[in-house]
Amino acid sequence: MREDNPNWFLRWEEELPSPEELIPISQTLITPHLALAFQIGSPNHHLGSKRTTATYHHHQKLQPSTTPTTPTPQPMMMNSDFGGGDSTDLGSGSIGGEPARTLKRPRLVWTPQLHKRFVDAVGHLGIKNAVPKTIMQLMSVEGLTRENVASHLQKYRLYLRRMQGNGNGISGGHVIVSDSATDRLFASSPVPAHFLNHHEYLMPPLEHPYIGKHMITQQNQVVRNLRYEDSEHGNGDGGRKILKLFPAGN
DNA sequence: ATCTAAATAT
DNA sequence: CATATTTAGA
Repeated sequence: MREDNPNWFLRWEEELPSPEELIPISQTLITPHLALAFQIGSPNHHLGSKRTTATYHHHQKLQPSTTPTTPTPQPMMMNSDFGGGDSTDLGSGSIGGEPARTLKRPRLVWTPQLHKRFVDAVGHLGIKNAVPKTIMQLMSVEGLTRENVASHLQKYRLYLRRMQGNGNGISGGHVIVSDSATDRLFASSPVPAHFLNHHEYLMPPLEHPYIGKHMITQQNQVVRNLRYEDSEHGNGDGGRKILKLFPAGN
């Protein structure tokens, strides 16, 4: 069953914790692999950026409740050996001694579930609150970083712009403009209303909207290799950017 | 500080 | 090549 149920967000409203309650992010019983979760120091602490790809502490506190019915989706990392009951050594980092300070965080995979949570968070925050940090906090997914969310938000906005720019026909029409795996992932969750209502928010204020890697013209022609090209306007502001289109065969 | 867009990396 | 991460500008 899909979540085209008009009440899908009402359910979420009940489940989600009040904003005051979801400040502390941490979780225990996350087993060694999920111990990669770090970077979850107290929000008020202003330490030097521990964002370096090193020094992973395994802070393990327990996040009280906040997951009544919906299990908090664990971020799926690649290259990690889940499922195996064996105590897989975390890479080569011996936990007892010095943390291998050259550990790199595994690549995050945005599963449909994780994306759904992302969209739900965005849906509940206003358009002005839907920023990476806030989204991340609302999602309250262990191990998820602000950078992860920012990156995903970037892609998501591009997706929305693309949809908006082409007046795609999800509603009845058969004007499919894109069919990538990402688009299907994004299409799997309904788009929050604020993004649909505030078209101008998503679009760049000046010049042509950024289309992406390809677009379909009004003549229904596929145009690829879209590029920005600097062009001086002679006077006034020197060097505005305009969008130039290069047809596929060129 | 942190959001966003662009540049790298996987 | 697509997708995620990292860097740079605002």
